[in-house]
Amino acid sequence: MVTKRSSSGARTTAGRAIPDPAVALAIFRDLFGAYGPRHWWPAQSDFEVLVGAILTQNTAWTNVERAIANLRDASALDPQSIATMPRARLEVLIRPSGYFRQKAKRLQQVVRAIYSSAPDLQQFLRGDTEQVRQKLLALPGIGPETADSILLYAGTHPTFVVDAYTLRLAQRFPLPVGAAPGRDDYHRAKAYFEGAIAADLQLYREFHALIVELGKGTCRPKPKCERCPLQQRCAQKL
DNA sequence: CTCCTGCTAG
DNA sequence: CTAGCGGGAG
Repeated sequence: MVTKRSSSGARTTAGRAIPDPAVALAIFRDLFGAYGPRHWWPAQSDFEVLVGAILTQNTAWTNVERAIANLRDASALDPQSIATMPRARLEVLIRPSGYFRQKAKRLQQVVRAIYSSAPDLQQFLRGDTEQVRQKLLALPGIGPETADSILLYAGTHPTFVVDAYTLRLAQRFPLPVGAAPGRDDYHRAKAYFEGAIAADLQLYREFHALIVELGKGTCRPKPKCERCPLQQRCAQKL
């Protein structure tokens, strides 16, 4: 049996090459040990996950919370209200989440499309993961990350979510997902993690949440390596 | 000033 | 490929 050695594979002190997939698992263990279970996604319903997934695009979560609180306070955090309320009113309610004109329009389009083709969100999300993913990607304003977030947290599809934090982590480590930022980085990173870690709903949910925790406070654009739980393993080590 | 759990139109 | 979207926090 031949052991393949990757150029980016880490090594033990004995000099044996660690297969790249093992790195992903080690990252998970270290993050889980440091941060514990995150219990993501913070939402009270699958519909709230859907709304949050759209509102949080390139937006800090604290701002999304304000927008969702506004919707809840207005008793408008439901498909019927979102779909039928005047566009201008929705814009006012979700304004704190930014991009409010785009997001108000897309939110209504998405909710109308989903609930006109299915009786509820769970029905819409039922079926083969890849096929449901394509249905989501066909909706306006829903790209790869948003689609995967909805599949994983609103649905029960064990699909790996890649976000800006994941790509930053992958580049700093480095993981074999493509050196420079590029167009299909998303799919390469997704394929790497899904190949490294057997599909498991709770594990995938936790992993993404842990990466977000790392990315928000520690693995930032200007990294704070001194407080990073992965610093022994990472190539960055500033 | 930069950054935030992106996506789309041009 | 880039520009545009946008308010809130540090």
